[in-house]
Amino acid sequence: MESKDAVACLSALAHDQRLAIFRLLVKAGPPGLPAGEIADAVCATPTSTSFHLKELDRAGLIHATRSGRYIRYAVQFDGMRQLLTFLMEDCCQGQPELCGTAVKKARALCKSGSK
Amino acid sequence: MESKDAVACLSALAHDQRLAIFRLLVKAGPPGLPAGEIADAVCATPTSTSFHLKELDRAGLIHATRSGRYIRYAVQFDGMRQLLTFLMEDCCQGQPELCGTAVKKARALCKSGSK
DNA sequence: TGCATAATTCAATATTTCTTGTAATATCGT
DNA sequence: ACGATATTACAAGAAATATTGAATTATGCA
Repeated sequence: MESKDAVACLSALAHDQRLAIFRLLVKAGPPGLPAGEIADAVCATPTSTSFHLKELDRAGLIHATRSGRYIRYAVQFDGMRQLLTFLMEDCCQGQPELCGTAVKKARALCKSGSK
Repeated sequence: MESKDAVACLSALAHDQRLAIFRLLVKAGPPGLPAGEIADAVCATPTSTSFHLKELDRAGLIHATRSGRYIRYAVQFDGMRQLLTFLMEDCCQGQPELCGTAVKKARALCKSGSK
């Protein structure tokens, strides 16, 4: 991942409503959710939700698939993985001991599967 | 960390020059670098660099300390740790198997202490 | 004190991003 | 084919961010 891709991802996540959408989709998992349900969940208009979904999609953090009349959105885990890896790379560069806590903690969270 | 704090961090990092500054400071480690050197390194004017440094500072990702005539900036590792933890929380929520790869990979990078 | 250096603050402009409402497209059920 | 639903696309105005240059503050040194 290059700097400009990372900036695109970070910009996409750097918005209250989009971060909420993203977290919602992470919780929803692979099957994702239709745009309408997402709009309801974050209390936003269809137009505005559609705009934000497109932003997240452009950044490669989510993807859309049509299912009948609905368009379902789901997290693109690979995009997120790349972003985290990019940030971790920076974090650890040269002095792993400094970020050790962060990574260990994150890993613990992951294993327990909850917050 | 709350959503608004995460948005502040993500916004701060979501800018080419600021991301470059941040990475530079991560490499520089705890002693950090004076604002002037940072400006030179990213080829930016003092004014613009100062503006961006303030943004990163406000988000809690770096901090400033005066050292004589110079003002040194260094990464605030705790701020970064909180952001990563916040993102990981989301990532793992309910289905640890999905982000396992990301975390394992990040950890490997960390252990080897290189890119 | 007075001058030079390091960095910030301020104010105006330019640029980007967000929001809102309206119109358009696609699909389903009858 | 027609009407209803789900969603996106477009356009205009509003709001937030970024850039620039000039002025200001703080420090060190002679």
